[in-house]
Amino acid sequence: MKTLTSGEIASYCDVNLRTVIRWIENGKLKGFKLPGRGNNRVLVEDFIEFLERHDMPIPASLKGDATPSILIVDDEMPVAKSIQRVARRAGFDSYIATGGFQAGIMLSQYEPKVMTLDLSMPGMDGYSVIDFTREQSKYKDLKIVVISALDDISLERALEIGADASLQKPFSNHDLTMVLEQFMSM
Amino acid sequence: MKTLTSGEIASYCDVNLRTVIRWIENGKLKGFKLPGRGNNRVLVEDFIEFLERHDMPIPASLKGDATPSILIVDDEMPVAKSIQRVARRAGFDSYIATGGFQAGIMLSQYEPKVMTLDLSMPGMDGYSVIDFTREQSKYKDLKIVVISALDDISLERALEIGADASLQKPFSNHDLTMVLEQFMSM
DNA sequence: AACTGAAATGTCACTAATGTCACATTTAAA
DNA sequence: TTTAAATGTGACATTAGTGACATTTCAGTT
Repeated sequence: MKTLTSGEIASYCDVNLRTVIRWIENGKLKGFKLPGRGNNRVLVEDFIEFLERHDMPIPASLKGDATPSILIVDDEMPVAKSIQRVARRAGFDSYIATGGFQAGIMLSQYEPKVMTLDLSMPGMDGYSVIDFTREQSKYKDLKIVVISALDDISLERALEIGADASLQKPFSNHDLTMVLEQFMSM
Repeated sequence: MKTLTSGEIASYCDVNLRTVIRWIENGKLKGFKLPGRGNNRVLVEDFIEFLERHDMPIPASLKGDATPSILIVDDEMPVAKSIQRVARRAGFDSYIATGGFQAGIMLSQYEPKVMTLDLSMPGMDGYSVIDFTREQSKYKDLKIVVISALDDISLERALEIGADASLQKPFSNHDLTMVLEQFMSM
């Protein structure tokens, strides 16, 4: 049950915060108040309904919640396709990136909920990818699933620096499904 | 999702506010109304499209940042810094990416006017980067400057698949300056 | 050149919506 | 816990929308 603050709505609508509060007060926008001093919260669905009712544009980042997506970063196409099949069954829209540059652009463009990452791609340091991603608050909610043929220690290190789950190659579809379904509901 | 008020558009177009409202009413300019009394808002992209459609001049302040930026993709920090110095003197804001993944994210995030690209970065295929970038209409205006120690034939191939300029390592600051100043004014 | 009429644009006054500012207080992050 | 960032509020300043009407623009005609 995702909610928005008055400030977030203000920036979505490119309008002053004061104005948003007035909309809520007038009943034009449905919302509720927190117990504290009455800070406002608006359900995403109410906000979208509000936008539609007034023919206002709906930010892409709000629409995206309908079907969460996953970015599969792997240079071996067969592996990527196999992950894609599992992801699709778990209910994700999926995208495949076979190189670091593509991965970066697609991550930024599609803002997926989950990213699977092959640690041992030629010429790409998976650790620095995790590092760099975790440094950016924009991706704080992104779930990173590390997939690699490397040993346990490497996988553990990945978890330490910010990955959310790890799978050792070859992985079973069942294990991957478990992980994805867990993230799907978060 | 930046928007403009009818008043802002009026002053951009040096036209009366009343006229802007009529444009929106007639459907000549796409816009939407705020819930209050129906104050008009126009998405910047719609406004630009409107200006282009009527061959009207586009204010520089709408085209993005006041100061254009450059993304420097190079794994050798000293080289990157050196490019950065030249770029700064040519009037660019600059960002450095030392890996493909970072480069992708930064390209998408900062939308620079120019990207310099080291063709021979370990484990990153510069050609596929150019290819992938050129496939996306979003980056049709991005200027790609290829920098490499490879031979002429490699540089020519880069130009063929979509790079806008090439420099052979070691390059002179003067040559780089020439290239950047040319792109600065485009 | 001058005339003409229709369409587009500008003007004005008035009202209502929206923005601004300073400050208290809460919320979230470190 | 400490600190920084958001939020709510009231009073007040700006800006936008509207209708009626004046003015300009512009192509076609004399």
